[in-house]
Amino acid sequence: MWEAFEKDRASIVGGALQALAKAMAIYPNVQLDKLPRMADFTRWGYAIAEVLGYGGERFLQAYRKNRNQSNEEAISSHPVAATVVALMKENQSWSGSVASLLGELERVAEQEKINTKVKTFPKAAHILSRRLKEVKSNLEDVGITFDIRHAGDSKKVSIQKSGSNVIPIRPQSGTLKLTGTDSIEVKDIELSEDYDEFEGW
DNA sequence: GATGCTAAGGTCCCTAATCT
DNA sequence: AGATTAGGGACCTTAGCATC
Repeated sequence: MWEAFEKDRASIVGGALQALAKAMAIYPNVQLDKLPRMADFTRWGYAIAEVLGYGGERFLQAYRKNRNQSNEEAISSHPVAATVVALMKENQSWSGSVASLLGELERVAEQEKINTKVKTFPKAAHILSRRLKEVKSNLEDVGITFDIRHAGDSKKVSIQKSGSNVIPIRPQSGTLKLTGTDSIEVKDIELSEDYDEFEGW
């Protein structure tokens, strides 16, 4: 394999540099309406996809799809995020102290059969606020925003749901289907996607 | 089995806001 | 001004895991 690689190495590196040079030329003209996090990466990805002939729009679609998948997995595997999502299925907004939120999340977790015995489920309010900050951006991506601020003698959490794009809680096991390979058993996710050159970006 | 590393939780102390 | 309350940050401890 390395022999074949060494044989083609010059062409591979040359091609990559040519693509990069072309992408650098059009990069200043790449203007996107809405830039997600990693905005610079998105612009470069768009420019490179354009010069490689795939089309920037196709890159954007694939990148968006991949980000959504990653986000859903992150939320599903995080007990606090999953419970907040479950809580906001019932409510358009929620507010109260961090301690009362912890109690509410324990109630919802029990209702939704989410395991609160795992180590990552907070047992104290200040641990909960840490956990919330960890998943703030993931929750924002599914339309849930929150704000923690001083109000009276306690910290008040205000959670808002925008739109109706709150994702469902995923099952605890499933099957990952890969094109061209046998299906493999995985934990926590179920994916079945058409092949796409940008998959995994 | 011993050792080292890493991540998470618990404890202590500090801060901010409110009450008396 | 001091006491009280709730939450955050820093530090320490502990459990789980990998490596030898």
